[in-house]
Amino acid sequence: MDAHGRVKSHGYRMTRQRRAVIEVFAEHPGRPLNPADVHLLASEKMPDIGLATVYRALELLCELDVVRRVHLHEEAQHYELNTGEHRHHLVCVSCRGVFPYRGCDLEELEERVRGESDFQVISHCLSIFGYCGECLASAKA
Amino acid sequence: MDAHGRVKSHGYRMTRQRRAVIEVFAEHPGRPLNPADVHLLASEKMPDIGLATVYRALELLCELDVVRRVHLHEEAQHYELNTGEHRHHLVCVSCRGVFPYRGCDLEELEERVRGESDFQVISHCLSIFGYCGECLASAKA
DNA sequence: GATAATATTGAGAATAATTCTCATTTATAT
DNA sequence: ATATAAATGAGAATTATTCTCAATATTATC
Repeated sequence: MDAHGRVKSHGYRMTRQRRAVIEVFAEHPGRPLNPADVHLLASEKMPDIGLATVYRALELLCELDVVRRVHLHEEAQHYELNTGEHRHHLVCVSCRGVFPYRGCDLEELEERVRGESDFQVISHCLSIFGYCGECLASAKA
Repeated sequence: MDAHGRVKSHGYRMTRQRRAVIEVFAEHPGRPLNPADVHLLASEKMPDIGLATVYRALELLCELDVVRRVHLHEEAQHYELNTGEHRHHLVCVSCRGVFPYRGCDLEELEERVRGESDFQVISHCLSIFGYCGECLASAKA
């Protein structure tokens, strides 16, 4: 189901503000956005949208799994559209760029956890820090 | 080198406050501590230790790799002694307990990253959320 | 052990992200 | 079109963390 459907089917209203926030994500793939980014971009569509509303929309959209929280270890939280694919992020410590990492095997992780402890996995978070290709290249030059 | 040596060898002073913070970690293995926890526990040894000092000590000890930051996705950061072993954490969403996870193969991760993108890994952070054995057992009962 | 130089500290102010409050507005079922 | 309840905007409140700066304590040197 799409974002609109997910909001409505859970009994929430599809407000102009929520639509604007969803659109902002759709129109800005690439680096995950923080609440201030989303607020700024959404303001172009809805000049009066409040920051608190953006926070509330992000919380709701996370709950509905329309967007996902991304942990970049910066001051603010970041968010990106949930593409459905299982993925994590490569974060360049030089240019702060964020790139997808698809090499995490969920079943393998769950099996390893089971193998060493009595723990039932619900979710996990992996962030990988280092240098991206572009920064590596410019360092060599 | 031990904590004391690492502080001194980098030209920092071994103050009573820093010693107290280090001792607190040594005396409280188990759940990682947040700055407020450390401040409270250190206050038992040094009643006048300030919270800002605890923050500064934690920052320094992280830099020296005496302690490591642990990302539990709670409001505050958490810290634990660096045992030297490569490990991550299993976080119980029910009792908030934190348990070590040693199943992460660093070389394998680096190889997988290299396999799918031009990125040089420096560090990574993995947190696994779910139900611990004790909470699973009490849920069944 | 005393002294001087300077790193460190304590206290509280400052900052910044996030959440809360509440009167007003708006989406939607009817 | 209307009623109802959900959602919003604005700013206050909260909370973790950092900063400032005068006072203090560590340590190298004598």
